[in-house]
Amino acid sequence: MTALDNAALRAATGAADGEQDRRAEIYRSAARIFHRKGYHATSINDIAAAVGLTKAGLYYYIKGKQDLLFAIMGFAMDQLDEQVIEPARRVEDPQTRLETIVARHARLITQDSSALTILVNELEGLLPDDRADIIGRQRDYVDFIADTLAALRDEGKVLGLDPTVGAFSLVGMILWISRWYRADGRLDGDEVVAEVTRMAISAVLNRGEDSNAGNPARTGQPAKETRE
Amino acid sequence: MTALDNAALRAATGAADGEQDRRAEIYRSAARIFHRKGYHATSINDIAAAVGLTKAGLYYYIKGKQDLLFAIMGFAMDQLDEQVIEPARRVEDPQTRLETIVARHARLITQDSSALTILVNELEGLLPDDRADIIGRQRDYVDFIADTLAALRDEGKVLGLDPTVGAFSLVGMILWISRWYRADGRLDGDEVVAEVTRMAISAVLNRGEDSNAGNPARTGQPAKETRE
DNA sequence: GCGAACCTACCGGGCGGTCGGTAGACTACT
DNA sequence: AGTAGTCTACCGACCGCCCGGTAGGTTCGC
Repeated sequence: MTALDNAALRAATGAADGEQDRRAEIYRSAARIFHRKGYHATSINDIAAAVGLTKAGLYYYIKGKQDLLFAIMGFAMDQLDEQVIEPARRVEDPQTRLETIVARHARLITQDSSALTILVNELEGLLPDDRADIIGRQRDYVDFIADTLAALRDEGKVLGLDPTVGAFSLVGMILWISRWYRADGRLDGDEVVAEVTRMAISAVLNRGEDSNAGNPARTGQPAKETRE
Repeated sequence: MTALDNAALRAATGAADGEQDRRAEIYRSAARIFHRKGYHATSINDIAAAVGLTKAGLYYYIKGKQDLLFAIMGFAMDQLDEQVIEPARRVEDPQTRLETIVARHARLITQDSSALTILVNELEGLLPDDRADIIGRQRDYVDFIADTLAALRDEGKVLGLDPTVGAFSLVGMILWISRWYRADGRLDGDEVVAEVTRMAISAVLNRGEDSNAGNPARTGQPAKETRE
């Protein structure tokens, strides 16, 4: 069901199901092109050519352009659920949970931003029902962050910040990474993730005094200093 | 020259130049529609109908779809220059300057996000030369913020934060406002601007009091300045 | 010989853009 | 005062192109 899966799947299953592979490759290619040019500016022919098919050949695998978009967005939301929300849900301390959310989400984007970015930029390309589905899942995510901020407030670690504004602002900061981060640029992904995470925590916490104001406990991933 | 100007202009000049008015109305309508549906999903007919013209009639005022987009983006950049960058440039204290930038930019977005948002979302719709122009001006803006952060670092008010990452993150936070803020929603614009500004400042400043107070250990991480 | 995996050829339609007008206000000459 | 010319602000009809999508094969491994 979750498309765009790893190509190692074929090796594992002994090429039993090449179709799923091909479909995954198509979704991955489409995600990359949608990301680069935008959904409406991308033609079915562009995608077909990118995977070495004709348009008609491509239609053997997909139902239509909008379904393709929805499939990619669904995959992206699955990714967010599995790699950000679920792991974070298992973290009890709100501050550590927030660090986990930001760091994992940011990392996902530095690793491959295509699907995650399409998820937020191409919503109007969907059919109304599909859009409602995706928007609902996105709202759940923002609520999850807002709830975490509310928990921090109850601990006295954050004062006077509206959890909703806080949640949206953090999300904006994270999503924006895909617009400026380049894997071949000056900063490496782990540094960026670490910096953004620190900024995010610092943005919502009280300044100075309170409980463990010192050194935020670093998130799950060891991150940093993979180079030099 | 700067189109999209106030309609009061006609009253002032005694209807001397109705053409500029009409053109301004067209740009404003187009900006709103591009903002809502996206550039590629908007047809020239959509815009023509919105201003009560036929497509051919509209072409009396515009040179083409791409020129229209470029004009709107140019106007948005002018707005940013005049209402954010110039006022902030006159502020000497870096922290106050940063507050000015964030607050003014955020306010611009809560007041009317159309043009400003198109500015960042529809860049690939432009001709290469026009795109280079706009991207250059955007880069100048980010550099301006980054320089302000660097000045704060020199004052010891911010430690170990890469100015570029900091600048981009703040910009992301601000721009994202247009995606979730609704003028008729629970929060009013001024509250949102104030909250976001506080978050932004808190995100980049040291926790605790001054220069070396915080935790030099982990926050240090001078991130291997490959430039400079 | 049969189905999976692809192709060529085509369709209706909407797109950005253009062309040849023309109603009407305003000017110019007689 | 009449009328011919001119210019602004538009419109209906049209153009060529490319889009998403489809019908009806053909190839090829089993």
